Amino acid sequence: MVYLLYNQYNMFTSSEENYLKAIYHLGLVAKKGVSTNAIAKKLDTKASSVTDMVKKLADKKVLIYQKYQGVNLTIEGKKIAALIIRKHRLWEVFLVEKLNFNWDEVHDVAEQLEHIKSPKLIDEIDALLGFPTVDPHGDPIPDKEGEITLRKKVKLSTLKENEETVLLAVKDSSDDFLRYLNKKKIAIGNTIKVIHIEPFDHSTLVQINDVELLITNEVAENLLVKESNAV
Amino acid sequence: MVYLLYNQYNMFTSSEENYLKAIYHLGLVAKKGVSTNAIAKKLDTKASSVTDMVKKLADKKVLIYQKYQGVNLTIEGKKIAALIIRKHRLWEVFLVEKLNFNWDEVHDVAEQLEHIKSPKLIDEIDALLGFPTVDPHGDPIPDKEGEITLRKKVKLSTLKENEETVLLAVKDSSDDFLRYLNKKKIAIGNTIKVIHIEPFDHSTLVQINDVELLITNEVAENLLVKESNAV
DNA sequence: AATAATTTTTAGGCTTATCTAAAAATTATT
DNA sequence: AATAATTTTTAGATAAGCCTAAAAATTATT
Repeated sequence: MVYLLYNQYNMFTSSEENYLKAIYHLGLVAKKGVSTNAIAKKLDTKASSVTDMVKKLADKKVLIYQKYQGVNLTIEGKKIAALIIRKHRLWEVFLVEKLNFNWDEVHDVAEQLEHIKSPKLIDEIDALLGFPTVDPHGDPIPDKEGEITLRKKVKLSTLKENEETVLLAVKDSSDDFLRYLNKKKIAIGNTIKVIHIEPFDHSTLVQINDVELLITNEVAENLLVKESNAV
Repeated sequence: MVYLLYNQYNMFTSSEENYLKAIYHLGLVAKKGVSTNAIAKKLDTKASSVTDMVKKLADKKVLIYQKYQGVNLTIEGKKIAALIIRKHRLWEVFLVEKLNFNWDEVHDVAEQLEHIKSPKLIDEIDALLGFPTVDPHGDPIPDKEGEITLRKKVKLSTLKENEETVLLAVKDSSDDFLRYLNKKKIAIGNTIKVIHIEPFDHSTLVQINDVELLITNEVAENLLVKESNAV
């Protein structure tokens, strides 16, 4: 394969890429355009800075911007954002699988690595890892065209007693939560069976990796699992 | 091991790091201070830009600058530069050994990766590679303290007939030369025996990997090998 | 619907890293 | 040693990405 030519997606600065990524994430849950303030909050910057950048990105045809109406990524913009997320998530898998990082340590480094420009590099990392489809948090990895295959996920708290499932992802990715999961040896892909749900506080006794464990409802709310699998 | 604290070496921009690296390389062969023009040429920038940056780096105590007298790195500056070079060379080994890059493809990517800030990342890459001491071009990899162990190297052209040696490094790292070596299947670590030297043009018949090969004197001038090993 | 609160934009500045053009210092040449 | 050539520095500009403060537009509340 030949990688001599830089493609059209290589002409964005790290800052521009961070905006695209933020807008992409916000756009997934927004009903209308993504607001200036929402972007500012996500990127920990000022609304006025966002307005500036958003105008620049509109000039580059990666998003549609109308004063006071928020922004929407174009098809092009969505693809570029998805490919940055692809790189981020592949690097996360690499750090955990090959370099002994814990999944609560990967984010800051992946945040830097995602901006490295080299199609061959990320393709080879992908191959080295065996073409993974989810990152260490269970989030899907977009393919080379930027397409994401979504798996139906439900909160563990929606399951009933005796149902068995597989942990697909976590809702909350805070360091505190990830460290809790580490300590309890809970990882993506683990089989989870609901043994008993306490009606009073909805605390739940589960079996994970053949070990029984009592988790609070708050934890059960943040574990995303494969849709029911009654036994 | 704990990596929570950022150390004193994390406070340089990519641009500053590039200057330090360039000055370090130029300083190895300079008798006096490294000149503004030499730095400008190496970094493909203007002398006036160099003056600006050099003042800033002097303020940060990583080099000594006196108007019109060129610059010299401080102990501190040398260490920082060596650690950037360490990262660059470890990434090069990684790209070649783990990601199927050819040694003429690694430079641009390593140039980006060397600026990633994460002590754990580079330590783990180092371990994954088995703590290599030389990069794919045979250049030594500084240790974690920035110390370089130099091996005595001589040009292949200085050997006499029947002498046997090992290829340690290449003098010229141009794409053309590296591709020539690739094509001829010549790599760092290969055993080389001088079979015959033609007195007229100093072209040399050598045996590399049990294959006889005729190389020009220009090639022999650019292959750096272990000091004589008469047979 | 008018006013208040909030959001967003504009206007003007700042910093980093670059540039050009001109001035100053050093080095080379006659 | 004086002059010419080269190198280096200074002065002033520019672009990217950010900021504050004030103005304008939108949204919420009475």
